[in-house]
Amino acid sequence: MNHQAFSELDLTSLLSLSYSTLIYELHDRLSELGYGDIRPAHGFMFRRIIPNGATGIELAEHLGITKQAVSKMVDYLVKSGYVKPQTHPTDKRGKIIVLTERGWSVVKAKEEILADIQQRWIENIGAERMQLLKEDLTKLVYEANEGKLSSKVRPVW
Amino acid sequence: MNHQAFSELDLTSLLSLSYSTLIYELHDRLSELGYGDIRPAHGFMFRRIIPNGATGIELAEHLGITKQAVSKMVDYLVKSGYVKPQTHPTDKRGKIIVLTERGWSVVKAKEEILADIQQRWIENIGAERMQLLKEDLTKLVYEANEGKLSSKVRPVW
DNA sequence: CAATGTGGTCAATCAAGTTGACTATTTTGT
DNA sequence: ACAAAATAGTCAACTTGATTGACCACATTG
Repeated sequence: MNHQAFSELDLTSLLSLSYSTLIYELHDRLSELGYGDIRPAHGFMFRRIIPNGATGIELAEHLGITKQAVSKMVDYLVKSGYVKPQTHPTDKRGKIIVLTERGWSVVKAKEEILADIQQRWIENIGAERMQLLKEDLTKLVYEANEGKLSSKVRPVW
Repeated sequence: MNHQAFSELDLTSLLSLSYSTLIYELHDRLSELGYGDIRPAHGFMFRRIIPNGATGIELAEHLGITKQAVSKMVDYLVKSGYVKPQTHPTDKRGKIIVLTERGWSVVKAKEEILADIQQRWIENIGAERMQLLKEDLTKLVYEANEGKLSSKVRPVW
């Protein structure tokens, strides 16, 4: 696999590969730190639970998946010790999902690893180009999802 | 969902969202053209089958999945009329997967749609910035996968 | 030409999602 | 005030795209 081979990749492949490359290294390193039971799909759920917890419905909307799917994911994360349910203060039907101490520790580890990878990327392409890259991607995502983000556009770590 | 909300997204989220945004529009439009039975996972398989066909093992290596998974995908694509098996010229065990006419037509449709989306993106951020974006992503993907691309780094359309 | 390797299939399982039916509460309209 | 409708969540069965393990037929190699 040489550099030339990559030059032929179109934008879709580039986005896909850069994303999966990042995710793969992240989860590899999380595994080494003892967080092997966290999978990519769990990441954006954590982002919504921080900082004050969230209900199942809120998580479902945020992730663009059904509440049943959220329910299963939450079950798994409770069993693995990353989150715990709290009784809802005003609604007896509802429950609020919050991070446990282990949950917070994996979020912290994730942030450190991502900062590290991003630093390596900056050393590779330069800080200015990295800034441009982020700006452009932000613009593209924003324009493409004008007023209707969420459903089906399901980000993961 | 306002622009400010996106500004807080980290690189991982940006890559994930720009990718899924692209894929989602692509498959939406393929559906409208009558290719609703093609799913994102099939895309990179087509890229390897073009132009001269490929064996199951070659596809498995290219996609970084097992030969059993390839076998199932091929079954589905044969049933849907996008590819067909040809007998291997020298190895009686093997078979070569090639595109049918319908296979070629969906590949062509895919390319037109992607070109169209990319054109819109260029109008949005400018041709120079698009060039930089591609260069930088190419660089990042290349550096990160130095000599070990493929397994687990599984690109799709 | 026997032993080993390789291309492919079958079957069972898993992960992450879906739809549909249901219960228990809460909110709303008259 | 209270019946009707909406909402939060669960249970169960199914789907898609993957996995592992066992196996068969053919190819390659000492």
